[in-house]
Amino acid sequence: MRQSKEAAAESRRRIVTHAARLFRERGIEGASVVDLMRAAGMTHGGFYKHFASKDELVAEALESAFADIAARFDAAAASSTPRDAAEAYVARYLQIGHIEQPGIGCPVAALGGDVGRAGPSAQSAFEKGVCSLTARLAQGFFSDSADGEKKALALLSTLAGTVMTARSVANPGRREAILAAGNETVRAQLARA
Amino acid sequence: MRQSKEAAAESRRRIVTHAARLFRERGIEGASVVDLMRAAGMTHGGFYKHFASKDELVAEALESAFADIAARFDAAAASSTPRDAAEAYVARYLQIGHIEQPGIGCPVAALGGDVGRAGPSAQSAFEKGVCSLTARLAQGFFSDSADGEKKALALLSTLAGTVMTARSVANPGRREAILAAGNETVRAQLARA
DNA sequence: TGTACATCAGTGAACGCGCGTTCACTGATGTAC
DNA sequence: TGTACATCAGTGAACGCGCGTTCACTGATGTAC
Repeated sequence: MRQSKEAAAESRRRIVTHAARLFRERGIEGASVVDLMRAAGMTHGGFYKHFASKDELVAEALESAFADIAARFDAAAASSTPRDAAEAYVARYLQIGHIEQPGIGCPVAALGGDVGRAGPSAQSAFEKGVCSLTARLAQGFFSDSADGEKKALALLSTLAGTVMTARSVANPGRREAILAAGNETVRAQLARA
Repeated sequence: MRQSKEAAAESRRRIVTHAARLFRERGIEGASVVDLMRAAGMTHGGFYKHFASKDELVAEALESAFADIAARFDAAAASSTPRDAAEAYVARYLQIGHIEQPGIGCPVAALGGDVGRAGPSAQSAFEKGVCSLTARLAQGFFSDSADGEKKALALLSTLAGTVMTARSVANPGRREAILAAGNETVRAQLARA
């Protein structure tokens, strides 16, 4: 049965949102079209009414994941300062909750490895997202530095590496040790600003 | 046709070695049993004469990848000093060649994300490998520090995060920027030692 | 040392299954008169 | 404003394909006498 334009657009948005979460939870190849459509409350046949291929959705879901982060970042910056927003972002990044909930966490930590082996459309969307994130970190922490973007890239690499490594081990104590160790590195990176 | 014990053992070793490379190049799910056996110069049917399942090979291939690194590390330490071996390891880690050749590079950077979603046998093997690597980094850089293991965990997280992030973007200039930025973080981490 | 036989590494066809994608169909929505 | 018809979002069966795994078979290796 045909849906109204509004309902169809809402369906599309729902697919992208759930894909952004499931890809981060299960990996790009670990979340199938059937899974994604079921999560969005539909059957798989309708998928190609909205997207030309799974690849197209992957790119859009990555954009959506980074856009969510940027929006929350900007909202926090607007209600306090860019610096406070960046501080809060980093503080949340290195908490155990982020390790345990990849679906609503950083796409770099969750999917950086996958995207390194993915197609050009996914890599392109990902690269834009990395830039949008580092731009905000640079503005928050290194706005008076000539190479603020570079420092922000280093900060993001440290953050993502810490969370990815913590997730790769099962032992809770070692996870905490990796998070604590990463936190010290990050503090030093910020102190140099 | 039956193979001699030595030939069979050699076949097994060949499968593990090629798996250790292909998993790092294509991801754990991206390298199929057919691919792995073909790379080892055999047909897929013989796989289960050597391994109970693909999972079993995954764990063994991860062990092998980390064992290779440990062996090269120890050889370098023996012919110079643990410190020089660790310095050389880090210097190689952050070169563009490492980005371009994941198959012979660090398993943490290549497969950390995959292992975070993998089964317990893979995670267990991976965790042992991470410990063997951080133990060597700690001995090389932080042998006089009480929390040398922690500092080494932070160092490994930074290294792996830098290489993973660099691989996730396609633009060569940005790759170099990420590597250069990561190098500065690492230098600061080592200077604090 | 030579012979007869059991073992088993490796082959290649076959298995069920889930994947991404296609397609005929349904029926409410949107449009033209 | 009411009616007839085209559109198209969503359904569910079906497609070919590659996956991990199984199995009957082959024939050289290893073993027992």
